[in-house]
Amino acid sequence: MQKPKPPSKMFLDIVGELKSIIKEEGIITGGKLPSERELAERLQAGRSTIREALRSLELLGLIETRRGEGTFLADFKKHQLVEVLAAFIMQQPDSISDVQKTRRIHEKAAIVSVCKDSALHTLPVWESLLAKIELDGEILREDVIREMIVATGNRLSLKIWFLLKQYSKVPFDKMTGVSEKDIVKSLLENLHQGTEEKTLEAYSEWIELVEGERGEKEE
Amino acid sequence: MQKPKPPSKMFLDIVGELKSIIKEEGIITGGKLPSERELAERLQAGRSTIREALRSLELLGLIETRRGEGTFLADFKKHQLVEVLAAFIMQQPDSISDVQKTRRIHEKAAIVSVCKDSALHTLPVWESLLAKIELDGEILREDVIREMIVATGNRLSLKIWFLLKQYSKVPFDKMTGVSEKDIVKSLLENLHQGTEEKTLEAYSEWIELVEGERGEKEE
DNA sequence: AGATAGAGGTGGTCTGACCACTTATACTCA
DNA sequence: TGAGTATAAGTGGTCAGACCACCTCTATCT
Repeated sequence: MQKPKPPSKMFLDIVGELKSIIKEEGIITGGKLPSERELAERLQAGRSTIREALRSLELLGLIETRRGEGTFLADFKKHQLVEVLAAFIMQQPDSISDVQKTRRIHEKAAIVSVCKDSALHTLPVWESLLAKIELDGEILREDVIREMIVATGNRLSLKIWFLLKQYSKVPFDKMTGVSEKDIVKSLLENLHQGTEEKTLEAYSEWIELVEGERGEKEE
Repeated sequence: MQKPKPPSKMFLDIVGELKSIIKEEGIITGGKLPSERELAERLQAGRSTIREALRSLELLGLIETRRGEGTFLADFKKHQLVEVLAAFIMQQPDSISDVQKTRRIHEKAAIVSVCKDSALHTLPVWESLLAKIELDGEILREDVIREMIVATGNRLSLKIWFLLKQYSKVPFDKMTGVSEKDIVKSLLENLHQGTEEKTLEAYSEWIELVEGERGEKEE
């Protein structure tokens, strides 16, 4: 019962193989991958198939290709996929809400984590943010959240959050009215004090405000 | 100063073109896209180039291809990109502890979510699990957690958790002693009652037990 | 009418061939 | 000798054609 070609998705196998090669050869960020022709021979596949796998990874922003030079393991900063996804996906309400919920899971967890650790909630960064709001208000919504997750030291959570943030085209730009500033100020003050309950309260208020803000013009 | 081929990323243009075609032709979820050969002719490109763009979109879970039938616009429920991203993100072993922490973030969030919704914590599945433990005890640790996340209905969180579970080589096998069974029983009972505090308490106990179990032989 | 064999369309893959570009090498000439 | 320049090799980018395996529909045969 030998099946020469059981499923169809061979290029997915290639993606897996590539992962192995990267791991085995210890290719680091910015390092060079074997050439397409070499990969084709090594993996017993045509160059087209190799390329299909590579293009996928490129769109994900995982690799970077430079003509005449080669293929390189990229840093997760370009995230080209976000644009494409945003363009394609924004019609699926189910998924969108999942993305938002999941994002908030990470945000709330960060708040709790910071509040529970006195070494974290006494960080000077909160006062610094507070001061900026008081002065010119030139501060982005995502800055506040990001700093909280950064403070937890969980880089994986930060990465996931970063991805989710970009998916959910939430208005992560500058803060709008006075009421929002007050809420964020309350959030930061309570965070600084480590009063978990009130911080989460302020966070919930904030979420409702931002969500309501965009809910009026859409749908 | 005419540049016949200014950039290199032609397949990215194809991705954009595809978006336009989908929009203009009003192709809905599950609908059929033009064949590769037709697209090649229409977009003045080789079939290989078309395929590279299509494979990218397939990896993102945006389209679905079926041999002998055609290419179809998929719904955004697969989240295939998560697997690939995770596989590569994990490549950089930030630290196992990050993975564990993040996994627990999702688990705790699920507990809270279930407890806060009476329609969720009154689900019969909790009693069912409880009964199984009482009888033969042939129940996996991950079953309990998984059911909780499933109950929340957040499929993205479930997917992420599943990935994290695989990476954090935690003993997710059968439960060990009597004490563990008691803890899980307490967890399920409180979950069923919707008593958030006590459920989280039981969860923390559980975590400590399991962590301590493996902490003796490692590090 | 039903079952069957065929043709056509589709994605999956491979091969070979160019092109454009980068890099490294070897060569030439002052 | 040294600097500059031609050349070659290697790389990704693209295309064309050819098979294969699979699905569907149709026309034919019983």
